[in-house]
Amino acid sequence: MQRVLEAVVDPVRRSIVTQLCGASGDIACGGFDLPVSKSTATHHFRILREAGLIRQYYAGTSRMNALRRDEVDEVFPGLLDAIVTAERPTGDPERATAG
Amino acid sequence: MQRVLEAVVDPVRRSIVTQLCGASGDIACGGFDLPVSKSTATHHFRILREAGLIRQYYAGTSRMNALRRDEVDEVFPGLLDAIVTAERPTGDPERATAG
DNA sequence: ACGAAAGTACGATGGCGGTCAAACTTTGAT
DNA sequence: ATCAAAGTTTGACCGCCATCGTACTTTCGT
Repeated sequence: MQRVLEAVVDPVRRSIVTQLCGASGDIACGGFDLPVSKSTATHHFRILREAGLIRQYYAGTSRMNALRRDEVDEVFPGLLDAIVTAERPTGDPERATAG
Repeated sequence: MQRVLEAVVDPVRRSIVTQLCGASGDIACGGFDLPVSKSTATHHFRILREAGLIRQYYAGTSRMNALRRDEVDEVFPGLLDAIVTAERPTGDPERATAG
């Protein structure tokens, strides 16, 4: 729980989660659009993995990242959905309820 | 969004939210069981208030705290519920879905 | 008016986490 | 074998946040 919240509180890591949600499949570490260096990205992937939010596996020289959506939804229903919704670059979250 | 996550990532603040959820009504600042000093508690109440998680109002010399449950649920459905469930001191969160 | 109780404001401090660069490992292609 | 690409590891650094104590304000009771 504490781990999960500490994971998603960082904007870079939330961006990773959001990009995984919006993609059709898994994404390699280098396939993300992140404003940090490679070593910092590695750090973030580690945090996400240890928090149980993503799963990682090798595909040649690339390390693929898969969102563990179903498992997270089971423990924290609504959390991922709320994050992804609020992170949408285009759209007005404040007007979402006002229509 | 960022504010809300930064608010609930702190264990002391999550404890405040949990105690508010478990109580029948509002609670004064001094009515909480917190492992920090009075000034630190004030700091936490401020963070929670600015994040929109609680509402504060005066009652004599006491400042009452009210959880804005409905409003938070509307923007982040499932978030408060997931937090309170996972924070229960007695009980097995992992068995919550299987039990 | 006086004192006590409840919070707040402020300044200082310590530790943790995000960040980077450089060196290293592993895999794949020529 | 050799080189390139993709990540990892390590060490160092810096800023921010939680924390505290003290002083202050406000409200209530006598």
